[in-house]
Amino acid sequence: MPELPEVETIRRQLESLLTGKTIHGVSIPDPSVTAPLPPRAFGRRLRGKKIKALSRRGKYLRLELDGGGMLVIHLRMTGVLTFARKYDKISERRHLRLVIDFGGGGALFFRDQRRFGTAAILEPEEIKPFFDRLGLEPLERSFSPDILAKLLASRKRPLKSFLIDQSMIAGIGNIYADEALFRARIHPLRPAGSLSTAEVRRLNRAIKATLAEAISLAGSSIDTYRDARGRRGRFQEVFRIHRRAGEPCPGCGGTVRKIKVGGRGTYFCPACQK
DNA sequence: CGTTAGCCCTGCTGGC
DNA sequence: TGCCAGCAGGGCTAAC
Repeated sequence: MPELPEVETIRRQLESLLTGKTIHGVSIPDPSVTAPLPPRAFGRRLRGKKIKALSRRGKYLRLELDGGGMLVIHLRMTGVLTFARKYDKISERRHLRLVIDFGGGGALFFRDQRRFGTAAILEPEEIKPFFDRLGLEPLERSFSPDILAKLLASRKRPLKSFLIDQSMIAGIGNIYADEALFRARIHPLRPAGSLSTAEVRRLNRAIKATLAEAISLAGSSIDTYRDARGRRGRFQEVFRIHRRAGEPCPGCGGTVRKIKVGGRGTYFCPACQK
């Protein structure tokens, strides 16, 4: 499931490939990806636009266009975004939803098995309101223990639910919430507002360290995730806790447990996480 | 306002 | 071996 580390990996890989290129053509095999905008209108608004820069906000990949608009892509559960220089090198048409063609400069292919992924075009005035709904960027310096403490204060919901709420912190999903909580040695069911100052500091550091390590390993490929070159990530090879139910905890040797929190499968060590 | 349940969707898994 | 209900979950909306 593409979360912040996966989207950031793709952003870094695509940056040099797409920046400065002009969109030549748009093909939309599955109109649900651009809905509610009809495919024709979507293509018309993109053709001729130049990619000025690639940025990321939470789990959104943002292609900044000349003229001030923006193409915003969200991969949701099973979205895969790859770049190929030669159109015909892509023989895999399975689950293909959207192709953005840069003429002789290659093409961007958006595939999505479960069809939750989206691509939207934002006008300049729509950009700020759209992203203002999102919470803090966890890898920015401004994401400090103090800021996190203020955000957690007086909230009663389970920490796990808090961490995956995109309006609080943007970019953390199910995998990295579990891994960060294990690293911080805090139980996923603890009420968000119940953490001590020391625990908030640990959680802050754990979030940053977990995300940074995952980016350094090109993200996690459990099932469908691939980077922009079509390669698997490697962070799943060093999962400490996620998807390890029944296995020994890497910290104490006890047994990793799985519970449901807010409808999400949640993995933790009852001995290490208090 | 804070929080949660249900929905979207398709492919895989597990039980019989 | 074959079948199919159930599960997976990010983000949105409705509802409490």
